[in-house]
Amino acid sequence: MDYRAMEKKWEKKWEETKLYSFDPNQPGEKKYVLEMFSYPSAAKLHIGHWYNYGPADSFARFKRMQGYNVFHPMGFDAFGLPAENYAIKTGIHPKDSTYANMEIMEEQLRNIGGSFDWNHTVKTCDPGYYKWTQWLFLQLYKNGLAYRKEAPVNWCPSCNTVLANEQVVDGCCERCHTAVTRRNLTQWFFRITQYADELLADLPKLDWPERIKAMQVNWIGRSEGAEITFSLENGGSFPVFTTRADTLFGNTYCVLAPEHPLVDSITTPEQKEAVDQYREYAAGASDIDRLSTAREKTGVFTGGYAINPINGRKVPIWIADYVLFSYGTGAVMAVPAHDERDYEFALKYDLPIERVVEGGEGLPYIGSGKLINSPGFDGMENTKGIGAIVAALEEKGMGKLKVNYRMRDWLISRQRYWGAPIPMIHCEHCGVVPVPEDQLPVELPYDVDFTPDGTSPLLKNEAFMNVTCPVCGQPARRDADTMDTFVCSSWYYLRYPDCENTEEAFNIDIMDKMLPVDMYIGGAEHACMHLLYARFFTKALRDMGLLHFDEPFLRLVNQGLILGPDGEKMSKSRGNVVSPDDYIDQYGSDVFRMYLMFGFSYIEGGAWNDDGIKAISRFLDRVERLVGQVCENGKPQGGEKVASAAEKELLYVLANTVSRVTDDLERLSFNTAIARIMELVNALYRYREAGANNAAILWKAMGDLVLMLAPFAPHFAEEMFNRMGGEYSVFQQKWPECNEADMVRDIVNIAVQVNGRVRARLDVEAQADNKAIEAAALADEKVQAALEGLTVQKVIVIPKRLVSIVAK
RNA sequence: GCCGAAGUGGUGGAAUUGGCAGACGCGUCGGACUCAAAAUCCGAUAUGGGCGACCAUGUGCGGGUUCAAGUCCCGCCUUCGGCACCA
Repeated sequence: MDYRAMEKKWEKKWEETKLYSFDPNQPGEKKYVLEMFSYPSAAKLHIGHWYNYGPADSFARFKRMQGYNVFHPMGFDAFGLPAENYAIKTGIHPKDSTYANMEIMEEQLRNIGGSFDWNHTVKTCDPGYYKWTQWLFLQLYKNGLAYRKEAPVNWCPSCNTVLANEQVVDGCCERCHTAVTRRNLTQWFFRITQYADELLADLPKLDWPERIKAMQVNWIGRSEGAEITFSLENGGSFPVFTTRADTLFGNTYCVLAPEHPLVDSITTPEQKEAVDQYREYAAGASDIDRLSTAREKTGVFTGGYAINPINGRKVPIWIADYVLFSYGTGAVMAVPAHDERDYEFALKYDLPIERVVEGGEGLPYIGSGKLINSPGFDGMENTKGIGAIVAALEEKGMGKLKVNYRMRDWLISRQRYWGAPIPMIHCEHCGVVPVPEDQLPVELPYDVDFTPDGTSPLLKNEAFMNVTCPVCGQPARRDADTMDTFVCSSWYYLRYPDCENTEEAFNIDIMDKMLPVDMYIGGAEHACMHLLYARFFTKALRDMGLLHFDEPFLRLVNQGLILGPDGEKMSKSRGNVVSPDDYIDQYGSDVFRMYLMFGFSYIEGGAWNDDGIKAISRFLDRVERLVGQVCENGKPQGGEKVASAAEKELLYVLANTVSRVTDDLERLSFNTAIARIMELVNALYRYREAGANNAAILWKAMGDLVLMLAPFAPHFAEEMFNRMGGEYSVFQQKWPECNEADMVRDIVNIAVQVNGRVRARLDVEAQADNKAIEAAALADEKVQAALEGLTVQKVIVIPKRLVSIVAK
């Protein structure tokens, strides 16, 4: 068969008949099956796309055939750096290349055989979409969840933009791997930390991979401790955060982050030069240096002193870059006896070390024990000491229990061109003013010089920048930055069902009907970015009354990664990239998809190897031959009866196959589902080989076979269904049901073990009760031989499987 | 260092709640068809021993629980992924 021609034929027919267009009023429970949308950085789909979208599409088709009203949309995450970098290199405008890529990709996605409804799609770079991204920004702003502040931020000198914390990997830009530096800039942030607790608390509710949940827990980094106020000698005070308030008596010095605003005022004239030098040094260090645990701790004394609130002791204040300004309060109380970092620092700079917890062999000791050298608290278990000491401080207003998070607010400004403009206006008189909603979208101008120079490209477009202030009417300037593309992707799943809406981002009634997403499939690399941001958006929008649910994605599955043949991640530089195209030309897209689903465990992935691809091709050929045979033999006349053992056996295999394939698809175990179908085909061959030819049974089995094949090889199944005289389309057929009665064999083979070792096999009637089975087992010759000289202690019968005899 | 996942034949990978380990493929070997090859069809294939029905050993390593452990418990080893000076 000419697979390519056959596939094209059905793709055309599906298109013409709008087979996949979604109608919310169709019967059947709604099922929102979603794959992470694709980024159109290149026109061609790579194996990773196929591996994500092919199997996910099979799942959607399966659910559709089961009678669900499946909503299965696809779109494009179209803004972003690669298109812009490509433009800088080639001179082709990001808009032109992106739209051209999307067109080709859409065609290729049809080619996969994807059952996507292209009437429900989004392109995040369409003004009709980003108008609402901007609108959502304004809603966050109005609700105090978007704010601007100056802060030291991650700067990628190669991409010429700031990055969110989540986009910095090992101190490098996650995109280009350039070492990230820090800059003090005024930027927009989303207050995701306000939802830290809920983002953490709701995780157990989700049917997500444990791995991803663990990563989010880790990332959110909830830490229970206390905030304790240290006053300064000459007035003023500063809070520190600590998880070890119990060790407060062992505090011998304090450390501020070099960026801490208090540093200037507490530094004495004698120390000023050293402090200034150190701050310069700290600012110059890249994150890579600064974050390294192996790095030796450094710092300088400021000359200032703080008062320990529990005992009034005067302790020196140092600055050191092992204290991070962005975590906690940017200041710590150092207890060198009970903290490794403080200990190392104290040794180096010869600061006093005082033990206040008993236990351990040497110092530092971080374990638990009784408090000592802590007047008023001595002898108390240190775990209780935390509460007691904080309570004592609380009376004086010098301390309280506090929860801190590792997660920071989400920095969303980007000094790049190809993104959604931030809908804000800067007015000399009125300050920062939101663009009125009726003036949205703030359109991204086409004609912009986006050669990177460290400033926002939009800054150079005067026509864009100059506006009148919506409050006072005087000349003002637009915000020149664009939003992180993760903002665009934080809400696209809400837009799909209502993507034509020009009045609102999404209609709440439609949301009530269609959301949340029932099944979300995509790569694990988004664990702490997209998946966290989308959850934050959902919760924030819910609190604004725009949604009625708490979580966007009820079930999440991460497909594995297909590696190069060498077992390494595919990359151009390694030269181990495998392109799907040649395989598809040779075998067709069904075979390719099905091989991906058969040759790997979906969750695991693995190194590419095409040994098995011929097997799938051969398998479909076998099915085609069978279809030819049964068609030739003619349809059943009626009146055929199940008589022979071969017929019963075939029905048994069929019933089991239906049952297993259904279960396997439910849990996305595609490889075993396909193996099951292969077994059915083997059974059909055996049946034919034996000369049997009961048309009723053959047509029943073949009919179910084609239906079960439909999710995996949609074009092929449509063709076979058609050849067998089925009325278009196979996807409007009902998923086969398992005939329970056929699943029982008349005779069951049971293993008999004596003391854990199989000694005999027994053919037993399926209906036989335990006692009969037990008696038969004990009467067996081989069992009796094995029991010679032993006394039977216990007999355990597991019906239809095993008899276990214990004897001494 | 902390958190998470995994380790099964020559090979990709199977094994619902502990219940006949290695399904289904690939590869290899043998057979049928053929003048021959390809394609197709049938059969064998964990390891060691035996002509054989069979026996013994086997799921990273060492212990344990159980009639029964790839699966559960304790202690390790290795690989991969994530976090990492977070006070």
